[in-house]
Amino acid sequence: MLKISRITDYATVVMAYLAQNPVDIHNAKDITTHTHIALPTVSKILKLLAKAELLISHRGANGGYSLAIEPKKISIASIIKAIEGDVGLTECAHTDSHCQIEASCSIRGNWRVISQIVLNALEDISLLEMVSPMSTQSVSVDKLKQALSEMNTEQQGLQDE
Amino acid sequence: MLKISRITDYATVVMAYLAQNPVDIHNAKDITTHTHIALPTVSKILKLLAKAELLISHRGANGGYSLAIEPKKISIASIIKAIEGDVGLTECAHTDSHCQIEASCSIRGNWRVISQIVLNALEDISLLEMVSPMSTQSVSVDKLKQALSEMNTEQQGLQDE
DNA sequence: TTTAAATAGTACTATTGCGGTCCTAATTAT
DNA sequence: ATAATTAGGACCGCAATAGTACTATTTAAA
Repeated sequence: MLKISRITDYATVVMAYLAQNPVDIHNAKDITTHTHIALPTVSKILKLLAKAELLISHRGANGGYSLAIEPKKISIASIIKAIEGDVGLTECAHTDSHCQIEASCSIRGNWRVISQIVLNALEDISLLEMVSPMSTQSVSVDKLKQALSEMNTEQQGLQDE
Repeated sequence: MLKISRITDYATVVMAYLAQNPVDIHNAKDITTHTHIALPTVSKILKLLAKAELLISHRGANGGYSLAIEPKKISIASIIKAIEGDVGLTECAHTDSHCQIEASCSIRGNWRVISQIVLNALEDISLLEMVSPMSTQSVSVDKLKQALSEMNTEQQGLQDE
């Protein structure tokens, strides 16, 4: 477990397909044919992606969807967020919801930090890298290192709350 | 979303509590009192953690559970694994199960890499760090960098499959 | 030796979430 | 006008999960 939802998984497949022709407009039927994901499901996913402004929708006849920005600038994290909303490993990591054990729970803040770390890893992977066979070198260690140190600074403030 | 399960979340709370007195034996009732997690749930969690050899169980009167190894050597990843089994972000990332779109899915391998990255981040955080107020410096960038480069080597082989 | 206090193991239920489908508008090219 | 699309919901059924309960086993202590 620790899974992303199936729909999110499919969303990355759809995005990957669109990224192959970043300029073209594809309608839902076309995408179904090429990805082998059921039409209603594809349709649902496309709506969510459009709402999150990762795709531009073209209504009416000859309509369809096209990428809103270049594949290089679309992170895996942004796709996950588009489908699943805000990401946090635990309930309290991303909302102010109060779980029952809250009072005695000493590790809230830490889960937030961990969620951030995971999220940063995901922010750091672009759709472009996802389409091309990913030799792990493309996940630049330097980029990750930088992202992490940036996060440290941010979190410093967070701890002070 | 992208959540660990509630039980897993609780498991970290339980482990964190035990880590406060790494030598002592605590029974389920005691842990319930201090964590405010329902007794049957605590009991269930403890059994799973013991099965995964993160805890040692002491049966009979005056029995209970104690940490099997020192908090420093227990990773968050190991706790998650104890409760949820093998971790992978997508279905195909950790099993050989065949999803319907497999044939046209070009991104299988990449999800595996990403899962690895997330897992590494989680392996790198110890229970000890979880108990102490976590300033993100404690998540050593160097350690992460090293873990990542080790992973690169492993994955190199994986890609060749 | 008996009793009480624990864990081990397993089975069960209820509920929530999610995947997936479908229907009715609104929009737009031809 | 018409046909092809997306927009936006509503809806259902299954599966996974949380949480509970029950019985057997083990062990300390009276």
